[in-house]
Amino acid sequence: MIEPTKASDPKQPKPRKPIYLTVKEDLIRRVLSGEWRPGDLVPSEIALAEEYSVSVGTARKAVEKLVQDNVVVRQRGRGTTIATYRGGKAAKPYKFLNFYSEQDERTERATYLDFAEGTATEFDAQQLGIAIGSPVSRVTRLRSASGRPAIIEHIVVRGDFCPNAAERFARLRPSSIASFFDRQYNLLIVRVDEKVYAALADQEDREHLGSAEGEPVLEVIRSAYDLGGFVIEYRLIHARQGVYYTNTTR
Amino acid sequence: MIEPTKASDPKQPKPRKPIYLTVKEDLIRRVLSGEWRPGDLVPSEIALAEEYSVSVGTARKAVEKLVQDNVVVRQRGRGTTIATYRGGKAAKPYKFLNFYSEQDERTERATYLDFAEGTATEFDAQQLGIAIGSPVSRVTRLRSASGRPAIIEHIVVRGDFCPNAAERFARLRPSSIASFFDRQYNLLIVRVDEKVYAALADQEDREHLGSAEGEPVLEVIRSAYDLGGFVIEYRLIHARQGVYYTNTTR
DNA sequence: AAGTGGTCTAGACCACCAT
DNA sequence: TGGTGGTCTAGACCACTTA
Repeated sequence: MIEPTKASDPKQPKPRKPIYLTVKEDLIRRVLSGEWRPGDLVPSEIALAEEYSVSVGTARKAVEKLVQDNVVVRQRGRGTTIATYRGGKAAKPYKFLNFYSEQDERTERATYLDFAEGTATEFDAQQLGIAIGSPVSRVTRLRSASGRPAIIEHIVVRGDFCPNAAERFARLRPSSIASFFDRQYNLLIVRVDEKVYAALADQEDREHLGSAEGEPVLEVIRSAYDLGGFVIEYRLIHARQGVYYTNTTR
Repeated sequence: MIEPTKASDPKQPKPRKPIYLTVKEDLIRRVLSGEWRPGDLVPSEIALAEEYSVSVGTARKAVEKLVQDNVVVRQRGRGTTIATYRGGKAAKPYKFLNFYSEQDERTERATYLDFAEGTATEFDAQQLGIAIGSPVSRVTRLRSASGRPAIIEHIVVRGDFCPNAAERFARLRPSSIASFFDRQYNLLIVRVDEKVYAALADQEDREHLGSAEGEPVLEVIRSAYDLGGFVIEYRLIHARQGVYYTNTTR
């Protein structure tokens, strides 16, 4: 049943909240509570309508909003499932990969270079929204395109949400980070922010990307948010000259 | 009335097209035909439902799709209008600006540097999807952020769609390009593709952006599509070091 | 006061998927 | 074959804008 929105609450009249939004928020609450885990089948629209005492159309609209937010995936004939990046036949939401390309080629599987547990620097703390000195895991990896090194990623992961991430990264060497968080920690990445800067190749770029001294590179700071709005990991990425970042705005 | 989808067409059974999509496409056709121009009020949902002999809910869904595509803007109590970038109280769709910033400051009004009519080079032709030698207009402008030059744009416009664009640019010096195409040519920009590369500052960047020799810059190739799917203009943009490109993926 | 979009209801039929 | 989501209908009330 829907919470009656606190009849005692005085600030009600103006921004009357649609029922479908209330239902959507309760469904998110149930995902966050662990009642449903990634890959689980959500009750059908008819079942949800009965459970929340709303019409099917309203339950439907709530589910549509969840789809927009990358929380669930609908499949005709099968049902609605909590989004998951795990393999198998079903239920992958939007992909955040595919961001870098070169000569219109997608980047290939990553090679892992380094793993470390550590504590948050001031910059880490700022990016992750945690305190300086909090535990973090650090991972470095390299991705290629057309058989040539293309981008190098320094990934920093929140230690409180993802204990022993470096060790698990080292053991599993996942090709998809979103999949890794999904399987290992039941965390669902639903949003990614990126900022792209111009920079010059540093020592590491020269070593691993084959950049020359004085050559320009793309520097990307990328933050990944989970369903709860927390930054789970951020990455400092360098892409060698020739590799590009692409985006479409509608 | 809706065209009955060619009853004689044999390829019907599998991909049955939803009615609301057919309605949406016909509404787009009417916009492209000039029946409605940017800023015009579209018939109400009830009127559309009657006109197309569908239920209000179906007409509504068609209009919702048009909103998603940046073609129309809905305002409760007022009605639905064709999207427009013209000033006034109403009807602005998504903004494609806001792409560049610095120290979290938006870029300011543009300064125009150069205007020219010309013919398409091979690169122009490729970007605009026209023949080499076709007429194009070229405009160069500079945008600042925090009082300092930040990005320089070379804009190339299709001459067949936008005759005398350089001359009009010179006369009007519009702050918004989308607004310019809207007012001058009744063209509605609904989608923008961008590719971001790393490059080194060239002579022009040193002159106008204050870049030093060997300093990195962002190079962006940006194509603007109108409602009909044509590339109306593309830009070659350089942003000096420190200015960044930002994007959120949901 | 009239008309609009925003929300909601309570049904219905269909295409698709798993069993 | 039964259940699912995808589509569609024909109403209804409300909040908001405009005249």
